[in-house]
Amino acid sequence: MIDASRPGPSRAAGAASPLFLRDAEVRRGIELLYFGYASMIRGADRILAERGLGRAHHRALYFIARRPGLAVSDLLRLLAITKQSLSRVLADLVRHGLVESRVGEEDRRQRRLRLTEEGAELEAELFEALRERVAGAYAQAGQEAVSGFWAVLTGLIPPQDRALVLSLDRDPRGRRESAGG
Amino acid sequence: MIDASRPGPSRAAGAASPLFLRDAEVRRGIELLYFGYASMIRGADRILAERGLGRAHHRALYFIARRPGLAVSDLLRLLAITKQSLSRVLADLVRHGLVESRVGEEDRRQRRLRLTEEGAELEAELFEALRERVAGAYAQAGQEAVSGFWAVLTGLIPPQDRALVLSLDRDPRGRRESAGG
DNA sequence: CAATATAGGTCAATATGATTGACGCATCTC
DNA sequence: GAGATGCGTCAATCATATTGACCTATATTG
Repeated sequence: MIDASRPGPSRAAGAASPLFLRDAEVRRGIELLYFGYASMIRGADRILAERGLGRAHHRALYFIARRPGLAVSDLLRLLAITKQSLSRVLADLVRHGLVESRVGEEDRRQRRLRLTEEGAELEAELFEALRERVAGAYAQAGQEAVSGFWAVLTGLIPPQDRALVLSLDRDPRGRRESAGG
Repeated sequence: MIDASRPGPSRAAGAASPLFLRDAEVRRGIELLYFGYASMIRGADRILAERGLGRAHHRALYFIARRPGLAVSDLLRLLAITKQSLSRVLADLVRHGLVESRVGEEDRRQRRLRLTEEGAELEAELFEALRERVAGAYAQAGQEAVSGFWAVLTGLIPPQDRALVLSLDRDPRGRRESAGG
């Protein structure tokens, strides 16, 4: 009977692969990722519930805060959901006065999204809930561990998607919204 | 106006906190965790969709594979969902012939869960999809990075939940189901 | 200018995964 | 026997997502 510690298909049991590639280590990674992610966002969930919002709203708020002035299509790419799903979420956020959309100056088909002052306040509160946990874990684990943490996670993202994720880190003031224009 | 690179509330801008605790580093962690987790499970989602199953079914299968013979209440604790939600998922899995539940030998109120042969095959296929990605990321990042990855994620989990997660690693053959009995 | 492509919004119908709170039954423990 | 526990189930509801078609406004290209 197959059990959880079986060798994977197409791999011999005690083969040459390093210790940290064995099933037990892989399962450990899967589980820590699952529970770690869930733990990280638990606090934010509580804040959202008070306002009648959900995780979908949080994700949109987060990325709009991160890249002010981004277009709807950018957000669709980041969230990897359908237009219809996003559309409801954005409508909620606009109705709550947390997000506003302006016609793009260069391309008037686009709707550039940004947080209102109230939206920025909520996003800050949500971010603070995540920051507490993440900064705590960083401090506990140490800087070198953090580098390893980033390295493994980056490796999990397929190369063709990596640029999109890493691009969030560049140009953090969303200069594009006012640059050339 | 508040933007994404603002200093957090109650912290001075260029204060003494180490570089890796700044907002930029925290945001990087949040984003890598989000996209890394999503990337990891994407492959499994495809396999599940072929069978008309969803992520909820996968999570249940995973933990049943990991701790064969676990009770419904154990699974509830791990998944942190309500009895009603789990009950539908488990009913689906039993109906598909992937999971079977037997009355507990020691405590006949319990239902001990285990995978059928077909369930074990599906779980192995799903695990393989995750394993590929995780082992690839481990290999790319190196053993030391993997330790850091674990350390940070462990730190994200609140101490009172940590034991539960780490307990998955012990007694991996699910000995309890046949030991003493 | 005409044709086509793109950005975005919206329609209707549907699926999945989750919730709350109550209730019943079998079984275990005291 | 009383009470606690493990489990299953009821009904109603919510949040998040899907597909595919269709529309408008605007941009691009021949």
